[in-house]
Amino acid sequence: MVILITRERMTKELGFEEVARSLHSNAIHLLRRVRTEDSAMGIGPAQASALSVVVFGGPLTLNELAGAEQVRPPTMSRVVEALVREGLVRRQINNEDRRSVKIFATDKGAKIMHEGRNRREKRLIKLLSQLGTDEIRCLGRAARILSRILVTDHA
Amino acid sequence: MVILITRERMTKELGFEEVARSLHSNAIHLLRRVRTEDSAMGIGPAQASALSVVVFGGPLTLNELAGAEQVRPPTMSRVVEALVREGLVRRQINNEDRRSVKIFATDKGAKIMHEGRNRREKRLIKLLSQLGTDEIRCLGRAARILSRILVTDHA
DNA sequence: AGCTAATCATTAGCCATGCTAATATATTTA
DNA sequence: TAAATATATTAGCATGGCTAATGATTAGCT
Repeated sequence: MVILITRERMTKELGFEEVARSLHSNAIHLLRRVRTEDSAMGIGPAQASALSVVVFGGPLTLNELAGAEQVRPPTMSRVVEALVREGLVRRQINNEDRRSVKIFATDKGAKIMHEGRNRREKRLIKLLSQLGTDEIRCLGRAARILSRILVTDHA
Repeated sequence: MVILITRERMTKELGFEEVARSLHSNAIHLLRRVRTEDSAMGIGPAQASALSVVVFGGPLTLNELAGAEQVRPPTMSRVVEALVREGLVRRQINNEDRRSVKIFATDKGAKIMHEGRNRREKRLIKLLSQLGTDEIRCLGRAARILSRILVTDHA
């Protein structure tokens, strides 16, 4: 087969395409799996994701939060509005720059996020528990590699 | 630190959590990256994803398509409606069961989907091209492992 | 100092996409 | 044949993306 004959020479070029396609597909399916657990928190996905950043990433301004979630400020403003209404975060004017607001998680917000994260992770952990130590190590390394290039490049 | 002291003994348990968390985060960020290319097709993400299934997965009924995309039939009905309006798919009554409709990709739909997939993959490939052969191999193996455990749809 | 420009957040209003409930039509089953 | 079931659509609601415009504050320039 062509693939076998040329694999060595083309590992880089062809491997990229195949890996890219596969990663994309895997990302879609993985998120579908955990989405169920998000909705069990009683809030939408955008709220869940933003709350996660606030809870685990400390207080930050609206612009920073929008940047972290890769959405525009007006979008995040509305998401935060909903979270405030539900008592999961609170806004506080930033006294170092009174144009901006710092967003803090409330105890309630932190609580449901930790529970949600646990449920989500349990779901994934159950999936991963089919694997051997060696395979887990491989996934762990892959995850670190992905983190590195996904965090850096912001094209 | 506790982690260092117990790492060896707890590789399996702790590794799972860490890997699960990291994979989840990576999946989110990876999809955000490629979403840009979807919108370059001039259609939304749900339309892009549905069109992809129709183009690469042959003609299928609305219910089948909704199932493949994990959304409810009314949601998919509206997505298809939009795709029809834009001339990317066509509906045709299924003569073997006249309650149902088969959805076919048009030439235009197939064309923009192939182009879109190329753009999407180029985006990922560009990201991956920062990596060494060894790292690509690792991601490739990880992708295969994930595919294996994600395909079996045990909700 | 004071005026202008830039920045941060919000509001308003658009569109896409998720859902459930209700409906029309066709098929299956009792 | 009549009733039940299945397929798709329509209607209506909520969430979450965007741009444009506004208000408030800060930074910068002369």
